[in-house]
Amino acid sequence: MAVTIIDVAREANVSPSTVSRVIADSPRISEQTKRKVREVMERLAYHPNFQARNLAAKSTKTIGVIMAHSTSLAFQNPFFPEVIRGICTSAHSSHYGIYLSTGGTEEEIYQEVVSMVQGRKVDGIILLYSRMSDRTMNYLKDSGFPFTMVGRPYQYEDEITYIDNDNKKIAHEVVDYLCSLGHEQIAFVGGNLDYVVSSDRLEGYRQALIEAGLSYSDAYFIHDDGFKSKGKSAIHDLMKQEIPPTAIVAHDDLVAYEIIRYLEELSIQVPKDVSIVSFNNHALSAYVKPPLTSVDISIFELGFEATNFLLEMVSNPEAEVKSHFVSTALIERESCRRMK
Amino acid sequence: MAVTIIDVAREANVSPSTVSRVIADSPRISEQTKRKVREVMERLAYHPNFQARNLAAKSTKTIGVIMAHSTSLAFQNPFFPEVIRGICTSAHSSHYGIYLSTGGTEEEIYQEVVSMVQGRKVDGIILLYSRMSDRTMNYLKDSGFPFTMVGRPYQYEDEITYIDNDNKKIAHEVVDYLCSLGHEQIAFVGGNLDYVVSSDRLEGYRQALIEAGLSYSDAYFIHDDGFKSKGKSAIHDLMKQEIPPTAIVAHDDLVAYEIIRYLEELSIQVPKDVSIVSFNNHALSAYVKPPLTSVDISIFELGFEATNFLLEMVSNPEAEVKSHFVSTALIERESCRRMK
DNA sequence: CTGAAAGCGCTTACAG
DNA sequence: CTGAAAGCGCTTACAG
Repeated sequence: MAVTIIDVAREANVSPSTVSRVIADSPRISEQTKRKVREVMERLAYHPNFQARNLAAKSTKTIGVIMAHSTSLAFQNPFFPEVIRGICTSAHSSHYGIYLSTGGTEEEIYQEVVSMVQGRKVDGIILLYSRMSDRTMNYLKDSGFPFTMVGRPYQYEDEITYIDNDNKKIAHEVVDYLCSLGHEQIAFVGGNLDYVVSSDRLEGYRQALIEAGLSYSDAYFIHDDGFKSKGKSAIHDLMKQEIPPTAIVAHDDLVAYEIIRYLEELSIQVPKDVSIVSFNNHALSAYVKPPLTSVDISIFELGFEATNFLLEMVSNPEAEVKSHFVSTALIERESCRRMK
Repeated sequence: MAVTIIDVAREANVSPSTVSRVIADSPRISEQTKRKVREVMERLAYHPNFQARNLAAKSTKTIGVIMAHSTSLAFQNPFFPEVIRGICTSAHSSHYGIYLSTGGTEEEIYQEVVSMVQGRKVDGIILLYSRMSDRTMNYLKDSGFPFTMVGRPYQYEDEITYIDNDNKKIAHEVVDYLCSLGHEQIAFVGGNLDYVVSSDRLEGYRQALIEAGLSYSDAYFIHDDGFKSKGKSAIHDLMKQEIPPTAIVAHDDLVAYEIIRYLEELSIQVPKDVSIVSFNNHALSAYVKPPLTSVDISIFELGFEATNFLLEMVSNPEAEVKSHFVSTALIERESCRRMK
């Protein structure tokens, strides 16, 4: 059996309570006793048992990280490693651990979250996505359990602490950028509208068009479903219209790459014939041909700040609800050209 | 306070022991009692407390997943989400959870692993990497704690259960492929040789050259360090030799993309002037220009099988050491050409 | 088939 | 500054 607090206590000639206090570095224990106990802990290679400590202290020092279900965005792309890195960095510096959801379906994830909070498996939860109407989020909100979202919640925006990019604004800026280059026919290839990030970007695109005196047209919008199932013909149809777009905004760099390939098959060149901008600025976007103009969304920050917020809530249940938009930057490369 | 087993027992007019047995679905409890107790659990929305259960049962039903430290390969690229997906799939179906390492440095990771095993935080551990000489691995091996590696261990190969691709073999095959296209000057841009995956691939490349009657030359090898710090000039030097290579094997698709860009700057075209093959077959490799010929390494399987192996070891400590090479496939696209 | 009791390894009022 | 004792919420021999 592993060495316990009792073994240490006996060996150090103190009580278990004292050993416990030394572990917690309580100020009520003399330096001398601490030294003695620590020496024994070292010698016996004592390590506190987490389960016992958590049970007694009613805290787990771990946070639950919930991924969107596997068929969705989060998994395919480089977003995930980078948020995780942000989360780990913050968690580690506060001596918290990370428990990852494993469920593949929405229902499995919901069940996992319920058992995490009811079973006190974690002290708080980070939702790595934000969807239109999400049972898991609603449960969390109603439970009063500390949680934080990476992504603006669709409802209850001022009751939930979250971190996000200002997606409406950056989509707006992207359109403005294209306008400033002289584009007037601007299409949008969107993501899954079930996710708030996608609908926000679409909304920003729409507003920008209107404010620029251009009008929004369904003919210039390809949604996620359509693109996934028949991307090639969708792009084909888009470009074969009477007045084809001269610029395309893509929801994500991965989508942009795919579009570029389809355009090539149609002998349409980027940026000569059509410009393209997208979001997320993947590591590869600089290497691809043409190097992609894309909005960097500070993924690391998103994870890092979401964790900081959560940890605040955990340590102070009275903490007020807050939210923060992480800064972004349009990285100009070579996929857009100026219309003369 | 949350509802406990005691509340359920009282409400159902049975003893706590009985409730506990119903939770475990013990065959020694009558169906009738089970029904009654379950009805009460449902009604009171009872959820077992993990910490208490784990402490009493001496098992955590969670596995620790240890990532390589952040500055290394694992994080940058799409490998990570995909192994995790494999791990989650296996773990979830066995009702295991996942605890992720958060440490950034080698030392932090080592400390985490020690406290995970000594503190009984997890039932088993998966190491997501394999390095030349790794304190963490040595500790795990000596501790007798169940663990599994994604990657062939450098030492103690027949004492450690692991999953990997047959990296020597696939590198060999890639060279054979290039030879079959008529190439005789084949260069290699490798990964960090501290990782076994990189040294295995280099070794396979070397052997294949020798077996093909070509000779290995340092002038055709660029290692990780050199490529990271001055990739551009390294590629420049490589191609400006008296007899430049007609083909390049790259350690990873991301590296291949970068090489292609440097070649372009030198006005060297792929595959017209030089062919390129790489490993890992990222999602993007089909979209890039030129579409990349790459070896698919079944990342999902790697994670999935590593977890299956681990779970076997956890449930049966007498299980014998095993290892398995997950199958791979050379995906031919358009980055290689036949020499006439 | 079911229950009373001990125990898992800690923490934390309470008392001194 | 330190200790004795109760308790965190379960599981599991042991007994019947």
